[in-house]
Amino acid sequence: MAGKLTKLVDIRRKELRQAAFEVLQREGMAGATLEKVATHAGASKGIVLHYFRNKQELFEQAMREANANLRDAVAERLRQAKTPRERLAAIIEGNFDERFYQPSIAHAWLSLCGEVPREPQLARIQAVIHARMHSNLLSALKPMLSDEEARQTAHLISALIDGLWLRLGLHSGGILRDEALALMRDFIDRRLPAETGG
Amino acid sequence: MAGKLTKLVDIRRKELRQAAFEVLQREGMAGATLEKVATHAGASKGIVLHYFRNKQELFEQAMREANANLRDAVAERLRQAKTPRERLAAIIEGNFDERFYQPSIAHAWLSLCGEVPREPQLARIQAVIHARMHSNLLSALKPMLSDEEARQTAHLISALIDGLWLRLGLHSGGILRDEALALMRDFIDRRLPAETGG
DNA sequence: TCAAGAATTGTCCCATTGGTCAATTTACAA
DNA sequence: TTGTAAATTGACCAATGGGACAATTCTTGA
Repeated sequence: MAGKLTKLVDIRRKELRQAAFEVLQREGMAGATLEKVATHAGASKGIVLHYFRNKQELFEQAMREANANLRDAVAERLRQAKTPRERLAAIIEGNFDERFYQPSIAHAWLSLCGEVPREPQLARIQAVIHARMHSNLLSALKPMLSDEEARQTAHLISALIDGLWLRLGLHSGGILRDEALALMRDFIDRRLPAETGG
Repeated sequence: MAGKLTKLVDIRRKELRQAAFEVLQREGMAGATLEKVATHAGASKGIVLHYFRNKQELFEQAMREANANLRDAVAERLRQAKTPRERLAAIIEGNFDERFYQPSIAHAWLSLCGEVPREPQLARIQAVIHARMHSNLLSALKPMLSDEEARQTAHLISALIDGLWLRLGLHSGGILRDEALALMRDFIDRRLPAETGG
């Protein structure tokens, strides 16, 4: 860490975002009251509204943070990837990182998604997430496929990832990480040109 | 129609399920109050609780009905399908039936999904939906692929369908029917053995 | 040591909502 | 026509939750 110590404001905000997201996992958006978030964070309700303008803003930021985790999981792997194929694998494996690809997190994510149509802020975040995913995929696929094929494949992959996350949230005890990854690899292997030995 | 006229109870119940689902499209689960449902159906709140034990039961049945529509859309097409390939097309096209594959319906569906982790009744309905989908897909794929390949392909297809529906709900102005179907066809063509001319 | 600002708490208020119930209206069979 | 059961309404209740705010405690720099 270079420079200043972390300001208390930032600490509290982070704690509360985290608490909000964890309550969301258990209770869903409707059940995630400010009171519960405060209690879960070990504080009083007043504190929550001291650090966040209102409930909306709190959960908006909780969503931002949760997404940032996934984004970093991808970025981390992407940094070590050399070939397009490796970049593709990085994107996919990042999206199924074992730290995050878990039912409870999928529950929270699902609750957030349910609000997207009526909360422009959440919609914007979603749009950013999808745009980044698409752009990442395209940059990995372009060297391997024609433009049109790359575009289609990118759409298929991201829909597939979303679909598998959705099922993780819905069908408790359904498809878990290993099987999801196996499905993704299976899909990709059939879509990419044969690998040239090295 | 053979036999009795439709009982008033059944008419009202249907009207209210329908109204509930339509309010759900606009307002989401939290915003879909009994009052709004009643008003939308042109009745008073009391009526709703006269025909349904409580809010839970109302929306549970609304979900059942909405799903039945999609199920019928598939069944209808399935009835006219002769070959396995046609059966597969029937399943897919049914799931993107233009009457139902629409953003507002996807919104409602998404709201319901957000509640699934905390409402066993909804979870059961989801489980049935998925089971039927999987079974339909398997019966179409088994004649064309090995058991293991059929299983994987079925999982991929259903995840893909879910993912595309999810995006329809989230990303307003995103992938619409035609493109979704094109993606699905593209996916399938690459996975099935070449079609024997006829 | 002390003043000033930040952090934190607990209380209060108002709107909303699911659900109950008695009263009223409507439909229908005898 | 009339009496009974069903349909429908509207008033009411208790609980809840988001948010405002004044009061209190804690930090910190001079």
